[in-house]
Amino acid sequence: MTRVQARDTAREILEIIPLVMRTVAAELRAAGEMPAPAHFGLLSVLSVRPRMLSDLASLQGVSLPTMSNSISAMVERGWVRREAPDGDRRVVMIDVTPTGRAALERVTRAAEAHLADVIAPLDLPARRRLTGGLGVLRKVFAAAPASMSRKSHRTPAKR
Amino acid sequence: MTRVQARDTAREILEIIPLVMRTVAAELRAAGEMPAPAHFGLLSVLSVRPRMLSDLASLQGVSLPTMSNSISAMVERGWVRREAPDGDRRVVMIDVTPTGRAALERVTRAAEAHLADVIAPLDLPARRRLTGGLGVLRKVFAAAPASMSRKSHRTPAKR
DNA sequence: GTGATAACTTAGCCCCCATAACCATTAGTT
DNA sequence: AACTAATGGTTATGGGGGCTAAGTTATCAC
Repeated sequence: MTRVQARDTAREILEIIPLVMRTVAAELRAAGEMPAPAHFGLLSVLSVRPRMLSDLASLQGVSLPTMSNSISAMVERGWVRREAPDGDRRVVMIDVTPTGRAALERVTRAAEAHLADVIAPLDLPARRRLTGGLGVLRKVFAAAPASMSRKSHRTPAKR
Repeated sequence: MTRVQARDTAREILEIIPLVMRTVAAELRAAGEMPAPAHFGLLSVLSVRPRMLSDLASLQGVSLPTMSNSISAMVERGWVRREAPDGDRRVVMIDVTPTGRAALERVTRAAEAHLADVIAPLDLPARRRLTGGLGVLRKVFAAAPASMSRKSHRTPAKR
């Protein structure tokens, strides 16, 4: 990949990603009670199974305090619950409440509806390119955080 | 596009885009003095030619107050300048300072370097998918804002 | 018990974004 | 001219997101 290509790709990303973020965030905001994409992602993850706070933080690639605050916000909304597991009393397990599940349902529907509108005009090749590009982004940026700021907070495996 | 596909795409976007945002933001933060992707985009736009504040706001798809504040922040950093044009005395033209250009240079280089690292492992088809997907995102979300939350600010749009 | 570590929380900072309200200037009417 | 929109910006207020640094409590190793 030449310098020029890298530069162009960089500019593309720095231009497009924030735009998408804003658009999606605005949509979620307008479409109901979902304050942020981050919360949506959390609900998605938690709807599969409860997680401890640290795991959530590293899953989302944010710091522990950030996650703690996000969870606090969601607790206040009644979407999740902090629970004390049986074993290690230091950890906090986060679990979705029925209210949270309902919210996730609603927002998923709303996002789906909006994206359907937005994606509808695309022809098949364009959709393929879209999902293909998203896949590449995921692969690339899921691996990236570790190489970034100071020490990697990559999950060092568990016991 | 089936419901299921739309739903999956929605989840993908809501999952990946914020991740990319965080990663890039963290990179910019760590790599120097650039506080935010938003500022980078603004400098890029302004480096082409000066713009009035309203135009910047609609270009970036944010509200006028938001843009006004962003510009204020950048003015304090010495990156841009507010100027009064000759004609209409209501408008404020924003122009890049030499300092701003230098900052843009540096950050572009940093972003380029980082993205090069991140993109390097990709093979050719993957890169093609990436740029292709970005292109689709741009097309889709550049058109979307008008149809969204607020009534279109200045886009004649549709009916 | 003492000390190190791990898992969280709190506090302090900065940034993004939005709406509401306010000011100044210009354009349109009458 | 005089009055009333409408335009372009700024300020105030409020909600989130993110980070580091500095506690707190619980667990583990000696």
